[in-house]
Amino acid sequence: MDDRKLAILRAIVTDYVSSREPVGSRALVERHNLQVSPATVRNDMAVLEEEGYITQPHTSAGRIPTDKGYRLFVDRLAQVKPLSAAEKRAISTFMAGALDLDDVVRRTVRLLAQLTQQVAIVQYPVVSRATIRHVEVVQLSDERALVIVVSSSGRIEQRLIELAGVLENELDELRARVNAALVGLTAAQALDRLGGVLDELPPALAGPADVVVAALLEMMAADPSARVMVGGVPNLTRFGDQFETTVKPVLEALEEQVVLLRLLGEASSSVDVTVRIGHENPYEPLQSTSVVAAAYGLDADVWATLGIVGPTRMDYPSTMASVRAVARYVGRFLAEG
Amino acid sequence: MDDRKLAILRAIVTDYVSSREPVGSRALVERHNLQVSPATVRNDMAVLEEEGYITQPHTSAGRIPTDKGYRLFVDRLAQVKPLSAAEKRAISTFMAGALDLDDVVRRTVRLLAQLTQQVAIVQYPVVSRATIRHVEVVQLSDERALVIVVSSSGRIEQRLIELAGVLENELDELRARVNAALVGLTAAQALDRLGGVLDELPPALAGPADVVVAALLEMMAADPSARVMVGGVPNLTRFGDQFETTVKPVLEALEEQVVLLRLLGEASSSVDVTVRIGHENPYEPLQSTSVVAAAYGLDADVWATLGIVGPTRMDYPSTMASVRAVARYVGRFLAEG
DNA sequence: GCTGGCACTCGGCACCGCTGAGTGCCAGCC
DNA sequence: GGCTGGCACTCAGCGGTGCCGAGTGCCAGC
Repeated sequence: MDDRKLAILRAIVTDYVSSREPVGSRALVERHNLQVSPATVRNDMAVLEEEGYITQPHTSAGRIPTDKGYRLFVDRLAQVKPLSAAEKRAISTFMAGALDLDDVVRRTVRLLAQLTQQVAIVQYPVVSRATIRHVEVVQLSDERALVIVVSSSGRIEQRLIELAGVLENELDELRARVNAALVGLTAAQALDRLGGVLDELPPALAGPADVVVAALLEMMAADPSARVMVGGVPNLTRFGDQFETTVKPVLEALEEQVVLLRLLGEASSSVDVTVRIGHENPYEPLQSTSVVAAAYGLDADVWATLGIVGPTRMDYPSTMASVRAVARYVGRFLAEG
Repeated sequence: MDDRKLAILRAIVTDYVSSREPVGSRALVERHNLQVSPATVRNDMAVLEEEGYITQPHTSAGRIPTDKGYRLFVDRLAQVKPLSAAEKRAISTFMAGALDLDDVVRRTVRLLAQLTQQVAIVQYPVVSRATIRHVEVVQLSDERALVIVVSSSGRIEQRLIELAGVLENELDELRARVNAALVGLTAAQALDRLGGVLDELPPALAGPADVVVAALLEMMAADPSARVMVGGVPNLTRFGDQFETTVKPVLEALEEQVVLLRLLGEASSSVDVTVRIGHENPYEPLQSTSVVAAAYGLDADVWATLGIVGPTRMDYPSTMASVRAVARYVGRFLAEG
């Protein structure tokens, strides 16, 4: 692939992203000093089109990038755009004063949506090495109780259970024993250990313990990061006109936690920013969108993933820079507190 | 106001809601057997227009209801539509198997959105008579701890605090004292009591206790119902075309918890369903929408509010029926468990 | 007070032709 | 061989025109 053709492709992508209109050969040579005539550019464009990087919406219109074109742009042509001072400031002031884990996630979503002007998705963080700090069983009414697990990362899991006719002191003992057995373990270790706890209990406690342990097993087995928060939905306006065809499927996808988790999940393996463009996306209704995601955490210890969803026609360099910056900052923020 | 004119207004509203198109005099006499000629209907329509109940988008078009017209319809003309058997079944199966309070709210939002085909908003329930069941302080790292309050309604409040250099047994004592002082009290009572707790503590605990009590004060004072969950956003497609002008402001409003709380809050005084139509709405960007809301709870004990937002052109009778039914059901469900 | 008849209005639609942006191709030049 | 200017061609978009039909207001008559 010719240097000049690459330069032309880059110019087409940047122009189209900023103008939202197909770009023609003349506009191209005028706005970027390509040092060749429009005719030459046309020849190159014909080749680029043949190879599938750009396409014409209709004859007598300029060219727009295809998904393949954006892919090449992202992989080889995009120049890293450093964040502006204002953006850096925004990041640090935005997160200051977070009240709890929920609040951190909420602020992160807002921040990301504001920086990128896209729809932001943030997965709740989970520290796989986090250990259980405390297990609490609270009787709410004659029939119901609440099992609560607090982990060293500050995460709280709760589960409502049916628990009838248990004496106060029995509950105290059960609580003490469960705590003694589980505190300091990771979720995975606790999962192994829980069976043993049941065997060691005095028979009087067997009934209630069964229920409590069953709830704990469920809680330990459930992936605690299997939740996401979404924000910046009004930014979907950037998709332009076709509401019914383009925006509706996106809105529907955004309500499906499972879909969003899969979307982010695929990015979480890589430490750096991952970009999925249009059809590269495994989820069909989102194939007219691009997803930019990044894992966050401290060094090799990945906690979760965050990212944005937007039109394929987006400013990849700055979006990628923002996502990367927010991911890094949140990782550090959560580590330091 | 004439009986026939009322019948005509009712016919206009129902036809317009189902067809989305201005309705003319001829269509009116054909579809509803009004026993008069189109000319007569036209005369009545002219009067209705003069009085502000209906309007013409342009000359030579049919009439559409104004906000005032919808208001009259809702107040005097709407016949209560009983829920279908399928809808009733949906309500009870939807809620079965809820795991915790969050899950109840999540399911309620889904249910409401599905039944009404509108955007659903549900405020987290709060039982003012709920009492504190347990207070927990968990040290997460050398510098940070988590204060957790569990209430008898199953609600959990958490707060991250800075807490350095506290010994394990000091924390145990602090925890015990706080629990002894607060368990069994309502949030309001706890607020009064907290000052006293501080005074009774041994001086060694004063430092950490200050921080913990400050967090508790904040948590007790904060309105725990000041959170809402939103769902069914894809139903905004029902607004029809004008995306930029109509849908965007709604999307923006939906991200503002404060706005939503105010929106629901105004309905919470009344026990029955409240309807705000178009300009009746205090929040300007939502003045092209209608809000149908209802408080939920057990009898006189109101816990919170839920409702839907949709275009003024909505099927009020069935929407109101659905909102009322869901509110009643959720109230009972939460009471019984 | 209701009704049929009639003139009037006007949005929507199809049709038309023009314009201009943009292309592909080709012959000629460096 | 690659670049360039020139030229014919295509076609979306736009404004203008004319027609159709839905719907209205008004009026005279029952």
